[in-house]
Formats: sequence, C-alpha cells, structure tokens
Amino acid sequence: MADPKWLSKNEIEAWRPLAALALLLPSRLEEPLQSHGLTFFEYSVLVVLADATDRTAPMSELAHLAGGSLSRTSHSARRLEERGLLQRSRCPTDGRVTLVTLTGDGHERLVAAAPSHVESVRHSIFDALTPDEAAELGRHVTAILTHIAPTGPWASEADRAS
Amino acid sequence: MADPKWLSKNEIEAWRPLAALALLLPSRLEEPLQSHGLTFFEYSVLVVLADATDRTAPMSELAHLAGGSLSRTSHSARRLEERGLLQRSRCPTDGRVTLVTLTGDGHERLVAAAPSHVESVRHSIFDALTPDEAAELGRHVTAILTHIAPTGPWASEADRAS
DNA sequence: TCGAGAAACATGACCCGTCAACTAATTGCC
DNA sequence: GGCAATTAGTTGACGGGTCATGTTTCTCGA
Repeated sequence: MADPKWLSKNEIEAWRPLAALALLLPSRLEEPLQSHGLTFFEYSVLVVLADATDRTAPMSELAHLAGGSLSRTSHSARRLEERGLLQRSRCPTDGRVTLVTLTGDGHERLVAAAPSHVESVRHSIFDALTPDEAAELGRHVTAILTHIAPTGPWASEADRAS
Repeated sequence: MADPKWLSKNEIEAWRPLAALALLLPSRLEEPLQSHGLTFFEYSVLVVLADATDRTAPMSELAHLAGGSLSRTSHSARRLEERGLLQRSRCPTDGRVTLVTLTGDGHERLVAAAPSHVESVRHSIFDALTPDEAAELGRHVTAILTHIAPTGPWASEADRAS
C-alpha cells in the first residue's frame, strides 16, 4: 500500500472509473454527431474555426486548439475540404503555412449538428451531477490537463507568456 | 443562459477540459504500453483475464469487463492469440461461447508492462491532485458512468440483481 | 420434436489516426 | 548573400475499430 510502484486502494477507486470513462466517452461523443456526418474531432475543428476571426486559422493553430496532431488535422482538413465544409489556402505572408477557412456550408453543418451534441453532453455529464459537483469535476480535470500538457489551449496567460 | 438548449457558462467551464481530456487521455494511456507491444485495450483484456478464475472468461464477459464491443474484443483476442498471449477454446457446455484463457506468456507480458503503466497513471492523474480531490473525481466520474451506462461492470450489486 | 427465433461469435470492408518519410518555405548565422 | 537548421504541412503505409453480415449453436413453444 505504501509501495509507490503500485496504486493505493483509494487511487484505484479513482482510476478505474476514469479508465472506463476514457474508453466509453469517445463513442458517446461520436454518436449524436454521426447522423450529421461528423466526427467529434471534425466537429471540434469546425467549432474552432467558427470562433476564429474571419473564420480562419493556420493549420498548426487549428490542430493545437482542436486538440489533434498536425497530421490528424491535416488529414481531417483535406477530407472536410473535399466535402466543401472548409477551404485551404496558402498564407501570403508565410508560404509554409496553410490557412484553413470555414465555408458557409461548414457553418451551416455546424449549426445543424450543435444542438444534438449539446443535448448529449448535458445528458451524459450534467444530468448525473449537481452544479457544484460539475464545477469540482471541471477544476480537477483542468488540474490534470495543466499537469500533463501545460502547453495546451487551457494554459493560463501567464504560462503562455513564457 | 437559462435556455436548456445551450450549456450554461458553468457547464461550459466544466465541459471544455473534460472534452480535452477525452481527446488527450487515450494517447497518454497508449504511450507507456507501446514499448511493450500492447494497446491500452489489449492491456485491459489481459488484466481482466488475470483477475478471472482460471484466468479464463467467455468472450462476451471479457468484452463487458474490458469495456469494449464484442466485435472489438473478438478482433483483439484473435490478434493476441496469434501472438501467443492468450488462447481461445470452445466451451464444452455451450457450443456458442468462446472461452478465452490467459497464457503464461500473456501473464508475463502483463507483469512486465504493468509498472510503467501504473507509473504513467500516477504521474498523469494523481500527481496533479490531492488524495481528497482524487476521491472526489472518482465519485463524480462514477456518477457519470452509472448514469450513461448503468449495465457496466461498475454497477452496484443491487442494479445487477434486477 | 421440430422449427423459428435468439444468442454468441467471426469475418470483411471501410474509415480514421499514427508514424515515418518527404517537400517546401523561412530563419539565422558566418 | 548563401547555406544549414528549423518550421509547417503533406503524403502513404500500416494497424485498429465499427458496422453489417454470416455462421453456428441453443432455446422455447406449439
């Protein structure tokens, strides 16, 4: 129990459900978007673009904000472009970067898919918790994120300033 | 804000990190096992078998306890059998079920891989939280699991008795 | 008892993500 | 200015998961 090589009983009781959730949550997130022809990651990409100024972002920033690798985002962006939901273009000031822009169709698709996604999130997460519990959960998860990936978009301004 | 079709500000603050974690955690779980030639799901399968009586379980029960679909588990079991880490056999009393048994090699592989996995979990999760926070997190996540998948292995005895 | 339906797996096609190259553009440095 | 190192993206091969379908075995009722 005191052996740091193993998890304590309390840690196991916290870890098991978290592992189960990590295995289950992805499918729960894909499910409501599936009927709209979107992956959760594709949905995340569209959300990031919709929030960006001019609905445009460089590929790298898009990857960073959407939480995917550059390769994954590039593949995804190519497929979304083939379906007309976004558009890629060369950055005029830096020939290396690809600018990704949300199209009108892309925005429509996002607006169409959002309600069922929100409904699913609400039903999956918040129906099971009180507001206080949800806030606690958010704080703890943020602490984990900050710890394992300090450079993520959830980083505080102070961290990013470095 | 009061519109139930959208998430409240507080809910968004809880949801965003959770979504980010759902996107990030899988890769963090795969990483330490990769050098041992195991997927996180394969690892979970081996863990379930190691805990089972006679290190054997029917395919369906294995899928249920490991948190995967039957198809996923079947594919995974076939590949693990090809690598000699487990063995499939026909159940003598019911010809439909496939019994899956952990081999000696499989157990060795599991024992070899476990420490780095545990270390990773500890570093990813528990180094960022106090014991009390970890316990809270566990309770909240369990509440979510119970709510979205009441038939899972985390269900209480009372639920399963129905 | 026998035949329809259900249960338990297996399988193959397809899609997605990763990893490892590779290309192209830019920056830095001497 | 020119060349090496860095940055940004792309691409293709490969492996794993899902979905739909097929197969075998069992159950249950008439």
